[in-house]
Amino acid sequence: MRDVAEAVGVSPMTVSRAFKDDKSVNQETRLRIQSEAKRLGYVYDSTATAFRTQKSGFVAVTLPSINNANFADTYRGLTTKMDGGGVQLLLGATNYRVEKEEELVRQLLTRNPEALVMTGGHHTKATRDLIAARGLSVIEMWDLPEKPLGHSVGFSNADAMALIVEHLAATGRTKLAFVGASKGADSRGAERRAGAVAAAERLGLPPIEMIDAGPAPVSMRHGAARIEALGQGAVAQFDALVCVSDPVAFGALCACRRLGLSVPEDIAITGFGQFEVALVSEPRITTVDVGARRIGEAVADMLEAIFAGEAAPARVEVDVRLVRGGTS
Amino acid sequence: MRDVAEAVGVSPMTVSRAFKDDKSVNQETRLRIQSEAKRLGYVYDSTATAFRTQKSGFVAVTLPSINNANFADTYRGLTTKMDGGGVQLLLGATNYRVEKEEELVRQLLTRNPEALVMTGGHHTKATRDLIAARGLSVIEMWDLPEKPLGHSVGFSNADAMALIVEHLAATGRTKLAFVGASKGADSRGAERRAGAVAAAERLGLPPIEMIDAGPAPVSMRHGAARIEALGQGAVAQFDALVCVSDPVAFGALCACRRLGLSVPEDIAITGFGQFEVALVSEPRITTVDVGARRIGEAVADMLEAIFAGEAAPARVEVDVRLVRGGTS
DNA sequence: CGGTAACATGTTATCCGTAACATTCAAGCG
DNA sequence: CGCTTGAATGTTACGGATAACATGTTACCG
Repeated sequence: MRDVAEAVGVSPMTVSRAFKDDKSVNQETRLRIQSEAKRLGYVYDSTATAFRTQKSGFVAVTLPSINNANFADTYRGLTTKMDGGGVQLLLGATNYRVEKEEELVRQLLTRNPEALVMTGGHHTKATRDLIAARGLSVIEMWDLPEKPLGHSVGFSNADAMALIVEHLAATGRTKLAFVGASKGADSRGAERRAGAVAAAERLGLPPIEMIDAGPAPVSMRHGAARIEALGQGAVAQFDALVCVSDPVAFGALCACRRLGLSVPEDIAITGFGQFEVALVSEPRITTVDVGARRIGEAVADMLEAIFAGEAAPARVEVDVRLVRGGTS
Repeated sequence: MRDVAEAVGVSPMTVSRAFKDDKSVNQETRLRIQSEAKRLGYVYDSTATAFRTQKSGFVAVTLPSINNANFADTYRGLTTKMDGGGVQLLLGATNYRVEKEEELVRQLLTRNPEALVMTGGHHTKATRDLIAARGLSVIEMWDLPEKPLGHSVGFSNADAMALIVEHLAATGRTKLAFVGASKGADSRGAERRAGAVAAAERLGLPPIEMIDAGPAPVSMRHGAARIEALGQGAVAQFDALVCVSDPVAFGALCACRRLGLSVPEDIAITGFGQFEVALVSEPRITTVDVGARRIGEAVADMLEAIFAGEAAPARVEVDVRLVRGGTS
């Protein structure tokens, strides 16, 4: 910047102003500065600005995984809406583990983010302390935690899963099995399971059987492998497989087909999250649309309000709805 | 840091040393500093370090999209291998557009990344100039560009697609159609198309018909919608649908099923990239495994070598192999 | 006991923009 | 003509960590 200033014959301060929307710079001077900067190959240094102004221009985001189309959609909703806002997202994946989340948050905080967006409401105590020690805006998404750290944008995973169980009960299914990850790992998955169990009890259905598809994250192949391994006899005991997500449901659907079971005649299958595969597969998979992308957009709106100093709602509940496919 | 130093009764320099692996700090002093830092809630400021040392600790990465399981796998390979290496990834999505890539690179460069990883070998002139002006390490991946900017890790999309066409020809298919994005948008898709066309010509097959599934990125729903819209009569003219990716192939497979066409009896379908859906669907989809995750890992290895000051290979070609499924 | 190496710690200057305040100059006005 | 006003630009002093160098202290040697 000093070089540019000397080349143009002004002070560095004027160059600095010329690169911002400061109106007090003479139009002609600004143009001269810009052309000279280009000629010299000068690139503005955000690091120095971040340092001097103590504003990093970063928003830190943690996701359980980016290999999950739902979270990827949320991320896309976020980036698309925030594009041009002058902030950059700093992304990290927790691999569904709160300890990894803690490490990640610790690392992200060293970059002085202006806000922190996290997926879910379960964190280690150290994570909570770290965040509380800074007076930093926090948004938790994909869940509506009982004790939110700040703002939250999401829905009740338990209630959303109840929609599925109600639908199955209404269509005459009684012998339900839940296909999901091993206990403990994925908190949203655990809430869905709990929601299914509670709904079954409320509706007077027999207790839901649990089919453990392995540690989180569970995806297509885990669902398929687990169902195929069970075999036709074991699977045919049930008249509905309630899956923790659409990919698992798709795996289960393909496995049932291999086992010679007809869907939905012999057994119903349901998913969760309205992934693309649920919309395209033949038959389409009954699922719950949770608006993954809309969550990201709502978070972006909230961030915008926060940065503008406006009052942002503490809690935004996004709509979820049952989407009936051909598998139930 | 000053506060911590005062609380412990040492100089800031000693505190600084205590947080690094500098061995010259007394063990007891270090422990006192660490406990005091924890008590005061002190968080190390990477921004200041980045500023002072002129090393940001960032590696910038551009991907066409993170809503693509292949690129997400590459990203995961990268993060997993680089975990603990003290560098953070700064991610940006180009939405398959070189202009967006240019804007993104411009933005990323202001953060002073220590290396830049880009997907593909097509860039605007301005992008190339920007990068050349800095003496920054660049890795292009997923392609092996003719004129690489620096290092590259990838494979020939054209040659990989030729494997598919050779396989189809060997199994007696002659009337091929290519299902992919509109011309121009996705350069890797375009190379695959060109590779298919060239292979067909070389093998003496009739020219490949083009089925345009819309602008990039094309995914399951676009493949399905396009094939269904064509109708049974039009699709049945072909005896193989060569799809630009597995998701498109899966969409086409489901559409064919809805149109009453048997796969692979009436028509073969092939994908590209070995996405999870290809491994799980029933039947499994014939595809090419390009080792998306291994690409990420290879890039991570290369970065490690570069940062260690070792000689890194200019070009790494990853193996690709045909994976035959039940759709051909 | 003087000398020196090894260790532990302190001092100083600096990385590059920018907030806050100061200055210059011309125009406009009574 | 003296005064005010506004536009355009300049000056100064940081922000937090650290490289390079300086200093102090202990341990051990012949």
